[in-house]
Amino acid sequence: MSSPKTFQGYLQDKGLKSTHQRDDIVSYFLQKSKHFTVKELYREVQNIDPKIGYATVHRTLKLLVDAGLATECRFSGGITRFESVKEGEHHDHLVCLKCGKIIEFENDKIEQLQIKVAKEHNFTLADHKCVLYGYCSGCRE
Amino acid sequence: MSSPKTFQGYLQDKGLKSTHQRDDIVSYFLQKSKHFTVKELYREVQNIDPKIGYATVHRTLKLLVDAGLATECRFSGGITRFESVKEGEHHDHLVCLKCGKIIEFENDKIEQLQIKVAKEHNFTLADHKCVLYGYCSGCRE
DNA sequence: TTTGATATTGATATTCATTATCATTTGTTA
DNA sequence: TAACAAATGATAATGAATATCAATATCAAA
Repeated sequence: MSSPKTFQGYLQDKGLKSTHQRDDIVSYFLQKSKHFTVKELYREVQNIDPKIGYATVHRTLKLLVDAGLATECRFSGGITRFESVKEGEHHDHLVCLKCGKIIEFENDKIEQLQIKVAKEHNFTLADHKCVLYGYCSGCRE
Repeated sequence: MSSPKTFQGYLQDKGLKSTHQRDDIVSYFLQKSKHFTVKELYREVQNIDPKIGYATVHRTLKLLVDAGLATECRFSGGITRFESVKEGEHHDHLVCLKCGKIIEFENDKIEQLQIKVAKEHNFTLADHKCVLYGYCSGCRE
């Protein structure tokens, strides 16, 4: 819930331990800027250390979310994807319904309007997700 | 995928059959304007006809989506909710993270900006979902 | 260092929503 | 009404997310 800058800082704040599994998973995840499913990250991390278990990958991703270093995205099909978050940054997504391509976009005007809408309904805004579904130039019929 | 005005019309267009189960489920669903999970609708429809099965409720909701008379919403927790759609109308949602209250809102400016964003990225927009998470006036700490 | 309390790991089991299967029943058309 | 195709409902299968638990690793304090 807090937002320290590093995963190590988060572990310390929470009294959690630093392990080589966590280090491997986190550094690989943060280095690649991809929208990982647990399974995808698990498979790729296997190349670094084949002994790392699926559950550990899943748990570590949850820790990253709690640390404010990742967010969960559910675009369609009920599969959760995790993406890394840069300090103070927010973006939304365009998703191609055919090829699955994911494009990130930022739009301050939309953000401002969302804040306004929340205010009008007497809501304290905590988070917001905006997903546009469509067809990319390559997949258009 | 097409958008006829009635469920009966949809069934005819698709060569599907009209059954009393479908009638019961659809008329109950459309009459209540709620964000139903399959389980919730199943339980409530049991009061009308206890013989209706879970699978039929699920299948009928999927038909309603295909008919353009309902949409699926996934707010959090991986549970799919279905809500009825009025002709030519679109709205987005404000969700309270504490009590789960769901408020619908419409904002043309946001819609217009979304269309613009899609165009800028050379996307043909098919659908869009915007969810604001926060705390309603009653749940604010 | 070594110890000991405590957290973590990894294999596996469990949960739960969604979807598929299939024998039986029902609706529709000729 | 008969014949065929589709729908139903019970149940099984699927698959992602989470829980369990014995074995192991981490880290602060002695």
